[in-house]
Amino acid sequence: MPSTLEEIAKHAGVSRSTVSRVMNDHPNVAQETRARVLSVAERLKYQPNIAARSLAAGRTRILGLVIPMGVSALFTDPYFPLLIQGISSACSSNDHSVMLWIAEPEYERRTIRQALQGGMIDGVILASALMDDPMLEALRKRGLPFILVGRHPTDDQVSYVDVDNRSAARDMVAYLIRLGYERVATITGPKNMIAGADRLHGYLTALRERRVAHNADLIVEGDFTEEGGYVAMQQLLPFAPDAVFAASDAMAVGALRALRDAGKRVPDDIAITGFDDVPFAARTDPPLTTIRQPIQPMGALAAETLINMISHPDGQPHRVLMPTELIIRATCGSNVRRRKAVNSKQ
Amino acid sequence: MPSTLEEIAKHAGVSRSTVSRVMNDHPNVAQETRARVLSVAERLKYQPNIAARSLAAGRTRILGLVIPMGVSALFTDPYFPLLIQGISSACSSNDHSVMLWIAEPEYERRTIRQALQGGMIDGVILASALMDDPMLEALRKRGLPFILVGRHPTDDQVSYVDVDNRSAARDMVAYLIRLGYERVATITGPKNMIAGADRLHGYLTALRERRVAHNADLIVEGDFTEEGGYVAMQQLLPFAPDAVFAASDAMAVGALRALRDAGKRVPDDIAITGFDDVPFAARTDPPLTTIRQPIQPMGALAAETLINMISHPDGQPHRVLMPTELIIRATCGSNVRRRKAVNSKQ
DNA sequence: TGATATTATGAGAGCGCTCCCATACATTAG
DNA sequence: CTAATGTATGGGAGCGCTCTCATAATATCA
Repeated sequence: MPSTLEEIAKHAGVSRSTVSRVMNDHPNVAQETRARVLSVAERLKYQPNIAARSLAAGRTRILGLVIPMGVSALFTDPYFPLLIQGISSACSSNDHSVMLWIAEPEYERRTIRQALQGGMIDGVILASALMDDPMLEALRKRGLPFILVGRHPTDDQVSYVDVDNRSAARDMVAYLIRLGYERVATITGPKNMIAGADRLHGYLTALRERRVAHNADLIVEGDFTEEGGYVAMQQLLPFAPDAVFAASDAMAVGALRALRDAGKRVPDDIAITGFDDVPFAARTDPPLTTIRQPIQPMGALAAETLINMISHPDGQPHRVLMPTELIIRATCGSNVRRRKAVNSKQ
Repeated sequence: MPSTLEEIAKHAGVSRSTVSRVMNDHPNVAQETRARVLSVAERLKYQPNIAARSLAAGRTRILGLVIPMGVSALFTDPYFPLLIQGISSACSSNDHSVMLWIAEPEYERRTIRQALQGGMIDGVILASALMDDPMLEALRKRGLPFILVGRHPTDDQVSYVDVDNRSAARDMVAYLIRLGYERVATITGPKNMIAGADRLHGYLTALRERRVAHNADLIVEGDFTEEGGYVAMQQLLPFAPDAVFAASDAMAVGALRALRDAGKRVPDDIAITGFDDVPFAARTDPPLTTIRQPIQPMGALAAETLINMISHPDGQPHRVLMPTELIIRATCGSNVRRRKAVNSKQ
């Protein structure tokens, strides 16, 4: 059933080499020959055998996508599906395929190694690697092109695509301060994840720029989950923040729930903001002010960059931070009026 | 860097054939020879070249996972991540890899075709295909082994793994009736998805078995999303159901929101149940009674079954329905007391 | 003990493709 | 007009592996 180059060649009255040239868009083929070959190929439904092509060319046109699954919390929101969609669609456009590994610790050893070493893959996209991921070192040793989704904090030789978490967080907190909030707290992500660290950094920068004294009581570590946000909000409550910047929507939702349980009204008593703009953020009660990140484009860019690195291995690291968008909904009003009301009560 | 069979052979003082036998666990190799070859392979960090192996053996040990992306609604909940995790881990255990395609209509044509035809793949897992997916026909024509996640309603020659949606829905509705609810409504999934149809079927079966008259006003079609659930609940409200079986947790959450907006209390005024047991279901207000499905095991089973079909192509379709679990939380109480209270008021 | 089966190994032919090189012919330059 | 350059094609080696077949060595049986 699956026809070969040789067959096409015979039917078209040319050599295998010529057919190969046609299939690979080489320049030196006569117009007429090319047309004839193409029509035969079409007729016989020719599809090049990938394995043979890979073996001969030393390139598979397959990208590996590795998702370390220590962070199963991330599977709660649509981050990975969107990222995968972006990667997948960019690959398709560039005539590549995606191979997927959910890197549970045990498998990391066997199958992935095998695939990487076995030349099954031309490059790797490493999604949300932990800062000290051993896979990084393995990849570098192997000399395989790779790119991170999520920047690497220390190693400036590694390529990555990330969202500009610092700026985004800074803008959000600056926005809260501009609204008149004076005790802006934050629920951070886990310390060992760079996104969490960067968002905290942005929070601190905003405070500094606005000359607001920074208060350790108003910073509580969360874990990006709803439950974590709930607990963190409870810890925050005694310190009477008037606004809370949660480093993820999931945590913001948890905070909202804690507030409801504590009988606080949002945004009248306290403002809440999130990060991510997951679909559900538009339907919380009240709808959540948050930051939208271009997850899908980021995935696409990662794939495109990697493909580019594979074809032009100049060794230069590619590093990109993508911009975010502040989505204003209903979880924070102007605080000025409220403060007046509070004052007049006294 | 990447060593070859030939090298190992030279170092071990045997022929390429013998090394190949050792690497593939063929029986007829002397103990001592095997040990020697293995130690050399280990020392030189030998990894077989996948492309070469595939070309020669005509098998790639790669499974394709195709996810049709018309149903982007499904990307909202963690269904696919879990499914992928199950598939990926089963593949790893069986020394296979997973290639992923998000089948947006345009790509379906190009890359996937290429991969399937190009022999890049030994078999395909087709996740939540629509009933009339053209890919089905293409796969069959190509003679490539494949398996569906989600049963096929009409074609009994195709292999699939699914959850027993009918039984699960029937059990849930029977449970509601047993609790004393008398006007049990349902918010269904979209008609063209078999899971939706099956859950409706289960609902109807339960009514019939309990000899409850079936009322068309109490059946509203949703689309598996939160928003759809909200709208459907609003449509249901005038017909005064005392319990609602939503065919997905997302829709149940939407229904909950509609109820809150309408000033109804759950479960005092009305009971709500969902389907899926997404993580968030445990943290709705009140926590949602729902049905848990073994998504990850289902993915794993699909992969294992497919691998089995590839090695033993007997042509027999494999069909499995996996059991679900009723998770009782707080969105439906006993209705007996409530009815008494209502009656005494009159 | 000779015939037969079993086990251990090597030789070699591909799998279907890419890519380098050789060739043939057409074009241009000196 | 000869030499150099460019264009279109074919030939063939070889990518690293699997697998059949041949061969040699050893074990089994009447």
